[in-house]
Amino acid sequence: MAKRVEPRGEDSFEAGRISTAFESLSQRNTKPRKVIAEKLKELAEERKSFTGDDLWREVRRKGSRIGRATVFRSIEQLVAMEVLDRIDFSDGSHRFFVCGDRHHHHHLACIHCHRVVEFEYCLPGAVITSIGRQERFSIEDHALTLFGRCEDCK
Amino acid sequence: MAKRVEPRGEDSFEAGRISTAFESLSQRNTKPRKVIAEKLKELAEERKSFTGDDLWREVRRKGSRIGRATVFRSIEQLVAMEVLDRIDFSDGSHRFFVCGDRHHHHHLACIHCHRVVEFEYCLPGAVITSIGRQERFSIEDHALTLFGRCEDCK
DNA sequence: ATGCATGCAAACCATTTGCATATCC
DNA sequence: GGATATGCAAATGGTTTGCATGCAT
Repeated sequence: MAKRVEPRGEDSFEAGRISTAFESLSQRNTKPRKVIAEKLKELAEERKSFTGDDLWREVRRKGSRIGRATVFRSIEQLVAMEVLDRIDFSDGSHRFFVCGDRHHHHHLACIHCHRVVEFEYCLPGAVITSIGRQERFSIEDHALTLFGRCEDCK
Repeated sequence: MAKRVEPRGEDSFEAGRISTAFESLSQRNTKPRKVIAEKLKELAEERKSFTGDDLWREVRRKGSRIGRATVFRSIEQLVAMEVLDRIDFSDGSHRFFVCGDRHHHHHLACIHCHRVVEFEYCLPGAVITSIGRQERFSIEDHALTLFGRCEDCK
């Protein structure tokens, strides 16, 4: 399993964003948060998604005596801030990943290595309103995810 | 919360399908399965989605001494047979519902009462292959769900 | 010093599993 | 009668909570 890294830009596309997110969470810049932010930067560059437990384990391996709760609490906050996004797989499992794109987008996930990439395409607005009208729903949100195999996993 | 029923056809669109599904599961036509099938028919007509526990409770209320495991085992089997489908909400919860449409389709769910309806629209094949090619993924599946409020819950 | 953030362990919740027993054909 | 399905209760897995303590500001 080649762990080929595909950096998203010259200097890791999200370099500042994650720590900035943590900063804006509060005025406290703690050691656990630094460690988590660092690990997330790595994962972002690899485009790897992870479970809460994955992240905890990885961060633990880095030495820190960080608790599970801290990791889960961080994830929750970062998801709320839209720094992390969550993807649901059809087998019922779900994972998180660093979401680089500030504007509306959807995801394409590798069912084998769990790499996640973003794409711009979205349903035509006319389609959405039309479906809503037909079913007499007011549409407020939507989710679109493609599943497949990435280059390395084909 | 008006529980207005919108039957999907003259004689409950899925009348036969659920029991047929159970029949084809095996040669055993047991009492618990009959009770579950009956409850599912009701839920199908109301287009209501439910959690595993919901279904267990409902079926229990009907008198039977049915166990949780039996209900969950039935759900698992019916999902595998595509009689039930599963929908993931953005808050991380998920529910099941009787899926009436045999051919490819997607779902529109009410975020308030959890009613689920199906619609035919799907992404143009060209779009899917184009995204796949661009990201170098081979696309195998996709999920599209719209969220909103149904007529009664607006 | 003050209070937010943390670690730990226990609690939680939905679901799954093991197993002896009941039930269908 | 024999296999399959069931009920129960215990186990599980992933996540959350309570709380005393630690650490950043």
